Amino acid sequence: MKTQSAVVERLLKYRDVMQKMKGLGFVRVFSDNLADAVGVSPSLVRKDFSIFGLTGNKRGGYQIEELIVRLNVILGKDRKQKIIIIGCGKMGRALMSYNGFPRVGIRVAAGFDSDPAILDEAAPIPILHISKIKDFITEKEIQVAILAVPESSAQSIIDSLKKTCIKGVINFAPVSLRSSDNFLIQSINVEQEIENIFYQIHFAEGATPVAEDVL
Amino acid sequence: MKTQSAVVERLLKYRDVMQKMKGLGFVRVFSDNLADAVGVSPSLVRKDFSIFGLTGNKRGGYQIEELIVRLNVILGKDRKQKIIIIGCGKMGRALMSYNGFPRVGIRVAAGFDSDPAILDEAAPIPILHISKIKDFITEKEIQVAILAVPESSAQSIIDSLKKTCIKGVINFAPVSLRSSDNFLIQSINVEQEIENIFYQIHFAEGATPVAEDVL
DNA sequence: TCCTTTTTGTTATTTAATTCACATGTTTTT
DNA sequence: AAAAACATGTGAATTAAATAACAAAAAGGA
Ligand SMILES: NC(=O)c1ccc[n+]([C@@H]2O[C@H](COP(=O)([O-])OP(=O)(O)OC[C@H]3O[C@@H](n4cnc5c(N)ncnc54)[C@H](O)[C@@H]3O)[C@@H](O)[C@H]2O)c1
Ligand SMILES: NC(=O)c1ccc[n+]([C@@H]2O[C@H](COP(=O)([O-])OP(=O)(O)OC[C@H]3O[C@@H](n4cnc5c(N)ncnc54)[C@H](O)[C@@H]3O)[C@@H](O)[C@H]2O)c1
Repeated sequence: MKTQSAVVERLLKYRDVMQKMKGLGFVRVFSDNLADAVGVSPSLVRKDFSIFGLTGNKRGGYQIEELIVRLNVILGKDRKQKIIIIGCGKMGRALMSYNGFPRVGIRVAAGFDSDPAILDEAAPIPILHISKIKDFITEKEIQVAILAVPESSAQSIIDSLKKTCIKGVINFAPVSLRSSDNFLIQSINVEQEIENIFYQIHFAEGATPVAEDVL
Repeated sequence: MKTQSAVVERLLKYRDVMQKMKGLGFVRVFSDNLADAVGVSPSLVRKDFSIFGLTGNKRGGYQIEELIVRLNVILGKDRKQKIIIIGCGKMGRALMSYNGFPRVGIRVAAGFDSDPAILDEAAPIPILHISKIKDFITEKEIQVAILAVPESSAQSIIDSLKKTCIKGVINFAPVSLRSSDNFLIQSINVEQEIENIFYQIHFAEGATPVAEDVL
């Protein structure tokens, strides 16, 4: 039931690169070019394309224009991608005004918070009270939410979202929330990424992580 | 030269879970418990531990207290983890005041920006002009930075950081920056995560991604 | 026209990651 | 004290992912 995230992430990167190439006036691209730009091997690029039935021309590479269109269909960019943001604190507000979303066709329909002091129903992207979230989701048919509430509220909000038509959540709280077949949760844990980097650095400097290194 | 990120990320999660269990008064934990909490199989937990020489007791499971200590050594949490934040716009400022960092022993030493209007040298976590970054990094021996500048500045800042003692960067700009052996870059691309979720949802709803499905 | 070059698309191979399976040491029960 | 119940630790087996290899198609000369 689960389609490989890794392949899809690469498709998104290929498309991104091609979009930029198109902007520079390029018309065709080779698997080598995409491989270099994205940091993978050319054969992986071709295999990824092959999985999704994306084809090019023997020798002439791939037509950028055409490939972007076909990728967009595969990636669902021909539909409107509406999201809501739950928790409009520092992180939530940064996300609400993030210009990277409209740029790729993602529209923030509203923010939600429990603190009455920060509500703003009249703003272009309104901040509504959390009690209105269920009706809003149903009415606007929202399928994806970003969760930017404190750790302590995260699980209970997830539980209530499961009763709505929300099908996927990006979670910024540093808790591990389990996702299931029909309810996807993708957590972004900044502190964990940093700790990981520190580990890699320390290890690269000569620390011995594994016992068998000694043998 | 590259130690598997995936294993380390799981170690970080195991430690996190154990920290919480410890707070609840637990003394020992079984691979099954950690597996459930983190969402992996029990044998993977044991194998991960085995790789790093972490052992428990044949029946009694693992001593939480002791295992956290040993994990912290492996993960380098016995050293101070100082970082800087480059680009103090909406995202950068959210990160500067993020309480999740001190909670796990990460200290933000300073922020840097090119806009004179937002500098604040006197704050507890100062915001300094970008021109001072090289000296600061050298003097304070900073090894890790978070990059939260616009896409257009990201690559040139990376280039200049490579000439300092910075060894790892978390990048929030939606550009693919290539990391090398002695300079790690971990990109966090929120819009890409969202696009991926939309794809997964759409696919789960019955879209046919692969040509061979028809056969 | 035919030969050479180039680049795809796909099959085979290799490498990596995860799960299985079970012998082994520990505790609990009878 | 023996038997039963349990959970670890690790090699073997499996599954998944990435790379390598190459035949076949297209383009550009000679
Ligand atoms: N600030 C950062 O840079 C940063 C970085 C990474 C992760 N995070 C995570 O993102 C989340 C938010 O962080 P923040 O710094 O914006 O915190 P914040 O305290 O600034 O904002 C949290 C917001 O959530 C609201 N809230 C609390 N309970 C709620 C509920 N039940 N329903 C609706 N809204 C509710 C609060 O009113 C507040 O506005 C936290 O889980 C944090 O760990 C933050
Ligand atoms: N805002 C978000 O929620 C969000 C989410 C995901 C990713 N991002 C990414 O994070 C980055 C920052 O986003 P933002 O919303 O905070 O933008 P912003 O415009 O609010 O902040 C950017 C800051 O970088 C500073 N800056 C520009 N060039 C600089 C340079 N050469 N040296 C030092 N500082 C420089 C600017 O003065 C500004 O303060 C962008 O790449 C954006 O795509 C932002």
